Order: sequence, then structure tokens, then C-alpha cells
Amino acid sequence: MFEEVSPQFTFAEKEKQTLTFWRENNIFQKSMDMHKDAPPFVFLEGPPFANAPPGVHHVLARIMKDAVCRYKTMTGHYVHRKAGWDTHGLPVEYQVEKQLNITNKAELEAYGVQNFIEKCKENVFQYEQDWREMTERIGFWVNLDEAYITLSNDYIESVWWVLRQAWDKKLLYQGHKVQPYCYRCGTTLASHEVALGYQEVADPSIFVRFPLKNKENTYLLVWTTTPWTLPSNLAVAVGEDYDYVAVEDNGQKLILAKECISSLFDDAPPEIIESYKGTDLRKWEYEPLFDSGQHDEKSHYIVTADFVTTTEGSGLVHIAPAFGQDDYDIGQKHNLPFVQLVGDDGKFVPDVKDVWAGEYVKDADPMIIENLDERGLLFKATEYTHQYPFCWRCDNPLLYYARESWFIRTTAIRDQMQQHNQEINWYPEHIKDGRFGNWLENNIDWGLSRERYWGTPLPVWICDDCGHQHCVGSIAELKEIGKDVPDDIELHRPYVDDVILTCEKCSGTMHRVQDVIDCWFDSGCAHTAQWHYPFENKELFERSYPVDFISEAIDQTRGWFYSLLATGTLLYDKPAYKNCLCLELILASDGSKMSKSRGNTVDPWTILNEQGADAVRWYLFTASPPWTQLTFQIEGVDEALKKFMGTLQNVYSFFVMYANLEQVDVLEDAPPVAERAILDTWILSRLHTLINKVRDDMENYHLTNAPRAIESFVDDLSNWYVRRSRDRFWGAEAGQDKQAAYATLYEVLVTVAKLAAMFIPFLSDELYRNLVGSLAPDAPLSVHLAEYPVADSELIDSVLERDMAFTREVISMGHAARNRSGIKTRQPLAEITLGGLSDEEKETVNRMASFVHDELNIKEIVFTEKLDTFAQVSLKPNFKVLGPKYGKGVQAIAKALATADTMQLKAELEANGSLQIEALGETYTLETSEIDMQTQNREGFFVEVDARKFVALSTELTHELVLEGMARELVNKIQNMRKDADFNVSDRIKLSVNTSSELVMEAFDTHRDYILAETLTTEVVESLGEKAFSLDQKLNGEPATLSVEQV
RNA sequence: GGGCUUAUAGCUCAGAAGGUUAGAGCGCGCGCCUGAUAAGCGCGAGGUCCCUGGUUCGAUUCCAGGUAAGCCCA
Repeated sequence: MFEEVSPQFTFAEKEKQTLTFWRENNIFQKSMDMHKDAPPFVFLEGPPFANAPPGVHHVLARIMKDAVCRYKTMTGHYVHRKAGWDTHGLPVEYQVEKQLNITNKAELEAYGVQNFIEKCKENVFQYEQDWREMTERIGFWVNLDEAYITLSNDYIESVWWVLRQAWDKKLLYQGHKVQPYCYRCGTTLASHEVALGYQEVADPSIFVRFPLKNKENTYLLVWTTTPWTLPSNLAVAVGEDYDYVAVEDNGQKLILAKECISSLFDDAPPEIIESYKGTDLRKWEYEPLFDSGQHDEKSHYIVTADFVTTTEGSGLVHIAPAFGQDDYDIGQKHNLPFVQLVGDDGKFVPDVKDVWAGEYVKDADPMIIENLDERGLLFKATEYTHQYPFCWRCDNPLLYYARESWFIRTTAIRDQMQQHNQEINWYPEHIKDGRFGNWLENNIDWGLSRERYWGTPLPVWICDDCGHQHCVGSIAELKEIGKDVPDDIELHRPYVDDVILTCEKCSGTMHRVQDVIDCWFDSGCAHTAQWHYPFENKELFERSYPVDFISEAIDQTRGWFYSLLATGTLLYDKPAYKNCLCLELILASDGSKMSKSRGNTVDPWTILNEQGADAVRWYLFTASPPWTQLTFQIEGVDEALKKFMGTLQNVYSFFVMYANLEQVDVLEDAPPVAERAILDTWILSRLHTLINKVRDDMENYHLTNAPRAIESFVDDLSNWYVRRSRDRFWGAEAGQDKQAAYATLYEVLVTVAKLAAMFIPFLSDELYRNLVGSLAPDAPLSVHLAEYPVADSELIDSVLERDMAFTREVISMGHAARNRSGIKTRQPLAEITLGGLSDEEKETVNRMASFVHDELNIKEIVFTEKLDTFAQVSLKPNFKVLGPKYGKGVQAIAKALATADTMQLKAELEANGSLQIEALGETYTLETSEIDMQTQNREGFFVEVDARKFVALSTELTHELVLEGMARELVNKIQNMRKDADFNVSDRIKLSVNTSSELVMEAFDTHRDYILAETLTTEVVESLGEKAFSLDQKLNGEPATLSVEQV
């Protein structure tokens, strides 16, 4: 006996019971342990931040990971699932600053770095409990208790080791990086913060004459909107392919882009004296406008650059490498000196001898403009309105500013990274050579350092005396060479800042650089640091690198996908991962981005509590491929629940209900498949085809096609197999066919539970445990400990599947014809006529005739060749065949066929196997295979026509048919009364029929046995007492009073 | 401004190595069935396959250029 399936339940409630079962029986752990010695499939969890509650997009990522890991487990792999947490970085610092009402570094230092760091540690795990609960509730199996945490000493030590490897390979260096910097807060800003603070402002827009060397009275006309950067000018950039001219202006020669003339000389166009290409100007030298100091490197000459435009300005761009990324890159490329005349405080340094020394740069703008004007170098000064970033905290304008930074020289390993990228399987594939490939191609060195507090400290110490630098690679080394290092040193600021080393060169005192590192470097070391390699777990690490599978959202191309690959390449010269499933964003139901500020986010808990985890999982798996954007619709979750899970649940409860009621032993006496009914062999064939399909999709990480195929199978199972087999389960006598039906449905349900286990782990397990656990106590406890199904090719009969599909198509057309005729299905009809079928198709219909009879309630199937009596016939060329053969002629043939006498051509074709037709003065001979015969609807609503066949209904009713229809009407009415009266399905009844209609009486007498059997009537009586359930009915228009009562 | 992606029915999505009647589910309308009831089934009405050019006998599909949306970068 199976456990009864109660009709009163919610999936969400049942899922909670399943969670308890898993927990109490350690199913997750067992599913890993049982494969301890199996080939490993290595999964690496991208560590989330737990300082905000999880959202639906996290649910998406987690179930994708889960499905792959579960699948791999069930197909016999050892899948270790270690969780991880990302913990360092600016977002945490800002949250803490906000809490403490700290607005700049000075306030923070005053509060105390140590206190601050302790607050950060608390903040990081603020929502850990939420994450744990969500993770468990959605059925994401990952081991949270052995999670790697990027703030742990072990993790940091491994990251230090990685940095040391880079150092030893000369890939870690100090340089400059242009960053948006707030002089008031004393900090650089991350890009997303910059995006917060754009405002429209008016800045000066000036055109300056730069006197050329060796060309008398000739000036470059240079544009800038930041006069304060002019003292740091070191070059002028032009566009390589632009046209430049020298024009005559008040006795001077000015050089500018030809296209800019009109915007700069509105009144009278000046005379053009000479013309050049951008490349011609290259290396021309000019006199510095201001004293920028003495340098070894050459400076103040023209270079070419691709960012120069002529839509604004003059086509000549002033370059100050200290203030702008483009400028900085130019400086690097041309080996310009580095001139930084502005200090951390946003003011000109005292070295500047001009009047603006010590002035805040923006305040110095007018002074500089005035100075240029006095010297006759100012051509034009106006204002320029544009978007400029301001500090989102203090509202001061940001300065783009080259700051001392530490870099990883990723450009040195770019070729290897590109090569490794080619070895990675990307899903979807276009990421490889698209977004990710492009990113690698344009790779620049990784700006690693952050002038902040909460992060992995950069383990570089510098000698105060001689400037010697040393990178520490382990705690042991730190203790060995550091002075008085506490035994339990914590590798965070401010604790490591206190460690002092002795310089090996000059015995001087070495202090650590103040920076921490980019937290993307932390998570990028996960493949190594999660094991505390190389200090521990050597073997484990070696077995786990590269990892088989990672999956995160697409924004990680520049984030984790990149950082893993970069560190992996740097350390081991191997790709860090083999398969990467790249997820897209989830949009809100209105198609816009989900964000807290818009208030259109979806709280996963609402859904988990109402519809449950399986429903939301199924929705996310099937709605669209995870790499396309999904517009999240709650209705979609409902649909998944009703459409798919409801259907599966119904089939399951149908099976359990009747198996228990009929006391069938499904495992005993199961007949060999070959001896089962055609429906059984058909559904088993479909099942095994499905197994192949699902496995194939899963091997290719297509997590959408697989469940979609399962859904379509379950639909067939319910709406064809069970529907057509219903009476085999409860009407038939015990015997081989009944056994076959039960055995088949049992096998199918158990297999579907296994097939779908990685998508709907809860419902699958419930089905499995009841169906298998009840009968086979030795079987695995849970579906998640079972082996994944393997297709038996012996059971696959593709011809049968095709034939069944064809039969259902014919039946569907029959339904349509019945609909048109308006005669309800309960009324039997004498015959249907089928036309346009090939001999093979006729044979198929004959073989499947019983389905057609039962579904359409007709007595006979007739075939006809006379298409034209029922449908309009037209002939068209088979374009696919004739197109390549005749080219242009094919259109003429089509025209000729359309205008010719169709019936005559058809006769010719049938007689000769070919026909002749004239088109464009040529005669073409066309074989049967080169012609498409198409049918269209002719008058009359009882015929259903598709492209090449039709189904016609005979609507004439004989007296016998009317009686039979009335008998079925009686059965229908009585069944409804049974239901209305709340009888059990197996209750036997007494029945009385009182009617003045002779037709009803005759039908009742004629079909008495049938009616009694269908309605479980054991006794027909004249009348029933008051207890009986009684109703006046109209039966096909005839009056009758029916009464029923339980025996 | 650059790169990548997407655009098919009211909504969510399939699809076609280019072939002349483009599919499904939901929703809507009509009907059926009910010994599966959080029911179920059938049928129907819904489409310039984003736009403009090009290649081709033939383009919604391939190419180019737009437009719109999203992400990333500047």
C-alpha cells in the first residue's frame, strides 16, 4: 500500500516536511559521501556578500548551480559543495561609515581604525541568517558550515601567497592610476559611486595659443575645460586621419582642425595658408606655457591619439598625464615625464612659483586665464555646460587625479589569458569571443590597491631609509622577519600596520604601505585560498584545479570571471575553470530594472511561502534560458505550479488512489514490455527518448530545454496516456492488461521523479519516497541518492511515436470538425471520412483506430481519394526541390500551376506520375515529388482541412445513434448527481428514473446494462425515499426525474 | 562615444543549415468532459516575425545601415 495522497495540501507546506526529512536523515551529506570515490566534478561557489538580504536574482544563480551539481551527483560524480562568503571592500566601509555618521578619513581615523574594522566585521554578516534560510528553503545544497570566508586569516594568508608569487615574477609593481578623487574626503571613489554624483555644471572653455618651436609666429590652437591642468601640460594630441590647416588670423598663423574652423571663426572664415594630415604634425615641438620643472624625458610635442574629436574644440587636445586616464596612457606610451603640481588637498603645491601656488585648483582657473590673456596666449574664453561628477557624500567636484597605486602586470600575461579563454566552455557561447574576449583584448594592468581600511592588506613593506621593498608571502615569514609579531596576529589593518621589518639592504626600518587591495582580487583567489593552499590541503587543491563549473551573472565578466582567470593564469598558467554558465539579469514585471529605490523588487520569501520552492524553481528554469533577460512575472510561477506541478501531482495521486483501491501489487507480475498494450509501449518509448534528451541537454548545460522537455512529456502522460488508459486502471478485470497499465505508470512516475529531481527536488522526492519507499525498503532513502535514469534503446520506437503523433493530429482535426458541427461528443456518430492520406498513413490510422473511435465517438473510419468533393485542391511547386533546379523559372511555374485547370493536372499526375506545364515559353516536366498538393476548406462546416489532408464528419443520426446518445446523456447526468451528492467513487447506488418521455424509456431499456455498469447501480427501483438525492433533468430536451441513493 | 546582447500573437517564450499556410503556454471567446478537482480537455479568434536597404528565383531567417531596450566600458 502507498501512503494516501491527501487532496488537502499546499506544496509549500509539504516542502517544509521534506526539508525536515532531509535534515534529519542527512540526505545532502549522504549524497556526497556515497560518491566519495567516484570521479570528482568540481564546483566553485562564487562568494556572495551577506551585508544585504538575498533577492530573486540570487535565487536564480543558486538553483542553476544546484541543478548542475545535483545532476552530476546523480550521474555518479563526487561533487563537493563548499560555500563561500565575500566580506571585504568599500560597500561594507560605507555602510559602517553611515551607521557611525563618519564622512571623511579624518573622522574615521579619529574614531579609531581598530574600532572601525571591528564594526566592519559585524556588518559583513548582518544578513547571513537570511542567506542561510533562503539557501536551505530553495533547496540549494551547499555546505555553509565549511564555507570559505575572505576575511579569515587563512584566506588572507593564501592571498598573500598569491601576491608573493606575482611579486617574484615581477608582476606586482607600483605606478600611477588616474582615479576620481575627492580632496575633501581624502579618498578615491569607485565607479558606481561616481555614477551617483553627476551634475550639470558650467566650466570654463578656453582656446589657448601654444607657440610652436622653430616656426615663427605660428601657434597651435588648443582647447581645454580645465585651465588648472595647463601648468601640468606635457603634450598636445591630434587625430591621425583628421585634416588640419594653418590659417591667417590677425597676423598670426594658427593651426587647428579644418572641421573646427566654422565654429571658431563665426564672422569671417580666415584664409587657409597650409594643410596637413594629423600624422604630418607628429613630433612637432612647442614652447611650454608654464614652467613645469626640469625632466630627463622629452616633452611638449605633438602626438596622435584616437580619442581626439573635431565635434567640439579645435581638434587639438591638451595632455596632462597626471589628470585623466587618456592623458595618463599617452604619457606612458610616449614616455613623458610625470608632473603632478596638485597635492592631495586639491591645492597647487608650493613648488609652483606662480601666484596660484597654494590655491584650490578650481579657484585658480580665473587666475590662469588672466595670466594667459596678459601674455596674449588666450584666443577665446567661454563657458561650457556638461555633466561632471561630484562627491556623493560632500558634494565637492571630483578631480581626476593620478594617484600612486599598486598594479598587477596583467598585460604581461594577456596572451596566456586569451589562450585559456579559448579553452573555456562558455554558456552562452558568444561570451567567449564577445564580451569576455573583448575585455581581455583591451586588458590593462590591474589597479590593485585601495587607499582604504577594510580589506586584505597589501603585504608590501618599504624601507624608510633606502626605499627597499619587500613582499611578505606567509604568516611564518612575517613572524620570522618582523619585530615582536604577536603569535595570534590578525592580518588586517591596523594590526599588520604595526609590524615593522628590518631592511635587509640597509638595516633600516620598514613600514607596510598603507593600502589594502581590491576585494575582487580576494574572490579571484578562491580556487586556491578556499583550501588555504599551499599551507594546507595540497592534495585536495591539486585534485580541484581547474574547477569544472562556475556560474554567476554576466556582470562578473569584468569581476569574478576575470579575476579567477587572471590569478589562475598568473599562478598556474592554466584556465581556472572549464565551464562557465553566464546568467542574465532579472527584470521587474514592467520590464525595468529591479531596484530598491523603484520599489519593484520581488521578495523571494513571499513566493517561497505561498507557491513554494519547486514552483519558483520550475518557473526560473523553464521561462527562458538563464542567459537571456527574464521579465519576472509572478503569474508565471502560478502557471508552473498549476500547469506542471499540478499535472504531475494529479497523475501521481490518481495512481496512488487506484493502486490502493484496487489493491494492485505493481511490482508483482509486471508483464514484459513487449506484451503490454500499445499505449504502454508508446509512453515508455517517449520516456526513454526523454531520458536521452534530458541527459544530452544537461551535458550541454542547457538547463531550460531539459525541463521543458519534461513538461511536455508530463503533459502527454496526463492528457494522453492516463486519459486514454483510465478505465484500464479501474474498470477492467484484474489481469495482464491491468497489471501492464499499473506497471507502466509506476515505472514512468518513478523515472520522472528521478529525471526531474534536480529541478524540483521536493516534489520529486515526495513522489519517489512514497512510490519506491513503500515497496522497496532496500532502495535508497531519497531520490537524491538514486542513480540517474539511463535510456534503454530497446524501448525506443520512434516509428510508434511518430504514428501516435499523427493519429493525435487526425483526432484533433476530428474534434475541430465536431466543434463546427455543434454536435456534442456524447452523441455517437456513424462515421468520419479521411482524405489526402498516404498508404502508410492509412495503415497507421487503422492500427490506431480504437483511439480515433473512442476520442471522437464515431463508429467507423472511411478513407476516400476524392479530395475535391470535400476540399479545394491546389498545386504548388515544391520550392525546396525546384528552386535550385530551375532558379527563376520556379516562380513562373508557380504562376502557371495556379492558373491552370487543377483537376486536369491532377489527373495527369496520377495517371503518368508526372505532368507537363508551360511557363515562359518553355515546357517543364514535373514529377510527383516536385509538386505539393494543398487542400483548403470548401463550403460546409463539418469538414476540417489542413495543408494536405482533411477529416469530414457524417452528421446523419439513425434512431440507434439517438438512443445511444441518450443513454450516455443519462450516464452523464447520474454521474453528476453522484458527485453533487458527495458519494464516494466506489459507492454502489440505487436508481430510479421517472419520465414521460418514450425516448428516454427506450434508451434506458436498450442500454440498461451499460448504464448500470457505468454508474455502479445495483438496483433499479420505481421510487426512492426522502433520503434519496433527486433532481428534475432535461435529457437532450426530454424531461425526466432521476433519483439516486447509496446502497 | 565603444563593445556585447535582445527585438516573433495582448503577455511569457519556441522556431526555421533561406522554400511560399511561423508554433506553444497564459489571457480572451465558444464548447466539452468530469470515477484525476489547487481540476482537466477540445476548438477558435489574435502576427507587416522592429524599420530601411542589399544578396537571392525566393528573406521573418543571411549581410549592411538604422531604431528601441538591457548590460559592460569610456
